Amino acid sequence: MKVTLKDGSIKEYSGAKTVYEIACDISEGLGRAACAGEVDGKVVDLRTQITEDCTLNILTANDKDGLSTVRHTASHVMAEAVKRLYPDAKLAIGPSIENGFYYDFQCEPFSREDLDNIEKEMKKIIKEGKELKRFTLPRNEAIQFMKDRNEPFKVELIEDLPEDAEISFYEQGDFVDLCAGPHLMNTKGIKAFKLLSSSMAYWRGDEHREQLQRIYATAFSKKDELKAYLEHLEDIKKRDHNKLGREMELFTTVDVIGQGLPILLPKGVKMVMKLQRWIEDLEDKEWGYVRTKTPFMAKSDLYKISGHWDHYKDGMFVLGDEEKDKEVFALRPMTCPFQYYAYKNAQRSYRDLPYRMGETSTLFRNEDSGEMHGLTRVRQFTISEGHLVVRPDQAEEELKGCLDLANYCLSTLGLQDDVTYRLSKWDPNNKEKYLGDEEYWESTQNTIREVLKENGLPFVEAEGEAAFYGPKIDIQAKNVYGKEDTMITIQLDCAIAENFDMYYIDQNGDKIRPYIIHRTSIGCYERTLAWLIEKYAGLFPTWLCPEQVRVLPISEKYADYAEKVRKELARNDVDVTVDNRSEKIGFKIREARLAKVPYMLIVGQKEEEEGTVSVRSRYKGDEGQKPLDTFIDDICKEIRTKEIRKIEVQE
RNA sequence: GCUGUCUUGGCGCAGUCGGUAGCGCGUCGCCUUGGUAAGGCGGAGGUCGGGGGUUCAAGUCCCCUAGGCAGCUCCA
Repeated sequence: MKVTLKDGSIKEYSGAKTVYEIACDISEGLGRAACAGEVDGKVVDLRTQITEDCTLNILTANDKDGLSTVRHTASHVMAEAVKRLYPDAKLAIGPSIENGFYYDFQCEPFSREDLDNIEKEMKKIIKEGKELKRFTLPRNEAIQFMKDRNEPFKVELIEDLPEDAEISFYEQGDFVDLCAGPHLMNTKGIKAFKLLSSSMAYWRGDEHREQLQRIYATAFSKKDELKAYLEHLEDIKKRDHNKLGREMELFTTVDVIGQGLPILLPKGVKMVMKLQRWIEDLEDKEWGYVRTKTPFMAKSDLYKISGHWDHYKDGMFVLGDEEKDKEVFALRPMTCPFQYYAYKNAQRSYRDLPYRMGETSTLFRNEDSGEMHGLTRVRQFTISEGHLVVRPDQAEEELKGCLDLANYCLSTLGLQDDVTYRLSKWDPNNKEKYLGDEEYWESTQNTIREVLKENGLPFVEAEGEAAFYGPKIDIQAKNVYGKEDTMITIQLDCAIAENFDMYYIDQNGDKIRPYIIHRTSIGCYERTLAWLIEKYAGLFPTWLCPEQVRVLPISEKYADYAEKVRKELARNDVDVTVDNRSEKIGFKIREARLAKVPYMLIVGQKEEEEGTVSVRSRYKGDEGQKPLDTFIDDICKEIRTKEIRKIEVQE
């Protein structure tokens, strides 16, 4: 038989060979490093016999599938260790995931101490060098096999497989697990692993089913890779906006105020103000928006018309009791219906459309208590909200305009490379959650799809992610831990205008229903701030910094000159402070650095006499003396152009 | 909402077998007026998230509650 290798070369063998044997034949080192094989595109065990012509790729831990083979085997070792220490624990599932693996057990919760013990037991198992072997059973026998071993979850899994299926198992000594594989040949192939945490998970992700204990862990092929990964975990913790944002005094939370209700502190407010002014001016002056200011609450009647009362009541803060009170109010969870009435204030002609309304809008959403997180999931937030009332023939172009605006905002903030685009569709198996019929959803989704295609950027399609009234373009970003959130959303709504009897008068004098585009340009400010904190690790572009310049007089003798410098800068709209404390210059520099201030201006005798400042930037370190005017020109330009300067010195 | 876990001066943390709290940073005062990442000395400040219980005695054990964190679920 002929085996075609990855590099195109061909090996010929007379009889059957295992993948492992072929790997060893190619090179001894490759044999040692091999984790699995890829035969005609399918990942298989190293023990798999090759009997026919095929293409073969030997996978090592440097390959994605090779590394997940290591991790998957490690998850079996972990399961065995748990069974040894806690024989009553029931096995659920244990896959490899993006950065490691986990296994779910039904048992008592694990403490950190338990995890350490399990780790020790795993080391023993690895040292024992157990062979992993695959075998199969017919479905009925497989069910009985797992019943005998008293593993109800495994029985359930097998019962869900087709009647005629051959069920695959892997055994390592006494430990046997239901598993499709592939696996390493021997537990010794696991060189570096670490149990990271434990948590609760539901069987099959269903909150009505059994509660399981999940252990998260990771494994790598080399110890230094594991070490690097653990260091990376530490490092991203430092960028975590929920930690860094508090350290930098951008926001805080207070127990008695409540969950999901952060206080933005002066520095955080400064940043949000800068973003907000920028966005409002941008929409107003360059993108043809008009601005509204609408109430924070309304009678329940409004939400009944909009459909929110039926579709979203649990998510709203309702003021008053429907049975007792004549009028029940609710804090607004969105701005839509308010802006609709701004549109309806006058009769609109087809010439008036598109009518683009923007509002810096504070919203209230009653999230479940466990959902809150830092600035990214809160109960009150402020969004760069907007609704475009458009003629049907304008929908596509206006959607495109919204997408362009969003992309412009993202690239200005340097975030354009960190997002993914998603076409959020309805769930046809859950029709009652949505307005409109199949035809409505097909056509609106097609419109959005066309816009995304024209945009030229890759996107994914996701069922069940639409708003109840229409499909969306969601611009997604991941936080430092890899968790994805929607940053920006642009939604097409051809249904709600009916409920509010919105119309425009066309050329023939007929009343026509417009389409509505719900959109945001930069998302909600709290979430965007969180994103910026994590993206820049607090070292924001200068224009966004709450403190852009700190003047550091060498001694108190130069306080007057420092004040003069401060005033000059402030007059030019630079956010500047003076550090007048009687500390040494080295100390002040250190503190300004830690405060992540982009520019320090050191002023002493020389500077005062010459009318200069000594610039120390976080970008280049000591930049030497400059005339004050020159520095002001430079920084004003940097701020005006929203430049993202590269940091060249080591932080 | 579910499960686990944590909650000690402004912040970050120590507090072993239960016996009435320590450290660093910060803060305040004094000395120092110093050129590019921490000058020196001294002082103030907490009753241990809140409530209840066990005990002669609780930060330390138990229960309830609020909040933080992780995961799950959810996210118009």
